[in-house]
Amino acid sequence: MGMSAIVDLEQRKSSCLWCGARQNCIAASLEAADGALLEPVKRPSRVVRRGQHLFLAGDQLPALYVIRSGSVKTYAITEDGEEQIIGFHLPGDTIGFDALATGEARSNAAALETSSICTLPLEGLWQVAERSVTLRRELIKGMSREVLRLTGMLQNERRTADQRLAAFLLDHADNMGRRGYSTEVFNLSMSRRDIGKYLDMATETVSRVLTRFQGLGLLATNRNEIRLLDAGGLKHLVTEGGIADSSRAVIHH
Amino acid sequence: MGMSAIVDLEQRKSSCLWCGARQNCIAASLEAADGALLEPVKRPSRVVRRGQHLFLAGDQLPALYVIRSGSVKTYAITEDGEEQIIGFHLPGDTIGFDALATGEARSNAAALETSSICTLPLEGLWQVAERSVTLRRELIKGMSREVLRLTGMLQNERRTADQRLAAFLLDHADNMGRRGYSTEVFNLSMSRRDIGKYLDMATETVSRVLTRFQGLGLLATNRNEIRLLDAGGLKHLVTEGGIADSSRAVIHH
DNA sequence: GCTCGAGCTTGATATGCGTCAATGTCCGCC
DNA sequence: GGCGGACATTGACGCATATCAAGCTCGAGC
Repeated sequence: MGMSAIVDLEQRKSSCLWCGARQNCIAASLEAADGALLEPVKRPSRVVRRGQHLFLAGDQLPALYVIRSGSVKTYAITEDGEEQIIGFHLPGDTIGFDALATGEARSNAAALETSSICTLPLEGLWQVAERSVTLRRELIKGMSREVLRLTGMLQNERRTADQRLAAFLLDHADNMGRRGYSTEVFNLSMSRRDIGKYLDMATETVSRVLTRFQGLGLLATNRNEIRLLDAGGLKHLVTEGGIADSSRAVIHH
Repeated sequence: MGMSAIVDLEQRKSSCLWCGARQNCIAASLEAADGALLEPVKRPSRVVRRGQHLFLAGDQLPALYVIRSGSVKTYAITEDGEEQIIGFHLPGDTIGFDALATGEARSNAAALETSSICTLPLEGLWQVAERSVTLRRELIKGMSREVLRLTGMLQNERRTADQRLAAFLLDHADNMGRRGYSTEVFNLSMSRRDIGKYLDMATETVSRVLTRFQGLGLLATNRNEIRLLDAGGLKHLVTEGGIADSSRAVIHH
């Protein structure tokens, strides 16, 4: 009994069946379809701590990576040495797609908090893809989703700082919701600086906008904890470009 | 003889072998590998005129599309009704990747000039992908390249208007060069307004920056014709963020 | 050849947000 | 428990670029 309990624990660590992120994971789909196919793909997950890198731009990437728990940022360094955050990734997300064309990563990936990361070796992946329609579809879908995500990010360009931050918070809430967490109260694992580098605004602006949102009763902050008080108001701000504030209903003569 | 000449012409219209864009095209790779595999994918190309649409956001896309000649813009309409141009596409480019995840297009595609467009029906594509490693690789590569392209576009966010426009022109020159055209003199098939919607700046700013570049001797414009006079200067401007202008070499006391 | 309109250029003004600077707050470490 | 350093907030100011407004250019069509 004691032995088998230990084995169970070890299995849980590497088994997709027990993974909290399984419903979003590319590889987990294989376990349902044909467990044997998963073998060449599966590896024990590894743990990375806040600030540690999964890979750097220029690395030959031997694998795709799936977040099992925690969160990760991917970013590029622009010609002038600035950090440009490309995405924040949550459990179930796959990263490394940009390396598939050339084999070389063009972005960096760093953990935002202690995180557990699964490795999908490309060699095994191609092997299994030969035989599994399911995996081929999942790969294509994963990349297509990434294209959609990036396309969505481009739309931020036309927005004001208020709209960007509101959209970011709503998007994050939505992501939390789809993973079974509260959409109203959540912790941001990234710093104000990171949010700025992601939304292309100065850290100070992130701070000021959050303060303004608080004053308007749209949300409450406590360090990294965010409590959305008026998601409708935030949504209105994103689409209409202004605050749905009665104080603005002043009649001008 | 007369007959065979006509047949040749017809064949050229649909044959990938005679296509000017073949070296970049996803499907053309199949002709070299195994011509028979190409059959379920190949369709006669169709012609669209300036302003006509290939597809609209919301359409169920039954295919991927490859530009055979001409040029196409893809764009989204933001919540506030603004046009956001996602990409300008030249011969050999594939569009429609964003629809693979859900089957539904999220973007619109319109011809910038009279263009010839090839259709790759998804049904045939999946069929052939079952058997052809080459096609599978080309699909993955095509999508990975699209991810890279979009990631690159995100970097524009951190740049000034001057830098964006300079980078855009250099990128366009590069694209022309890789297709065998001059990298120094070329025609822009898109309007100033389109350039603005792509680079996220007002039409007026596009115009002003072009004028300034001309004054600095970096380029010459004539309607839609652009002549790059100092590509090095433009490059320097993108990376260093300023003009490599001797008049700035003034010593300040 | 003339007219009309779309697209382009140029100028004047307004403003959102970056930058610089100072202060505040919390957490880890000795 | 108190110190130090990273991160966050708040304020003052300037600049890049949007916006509004006017004139210009060129090609299509009669």
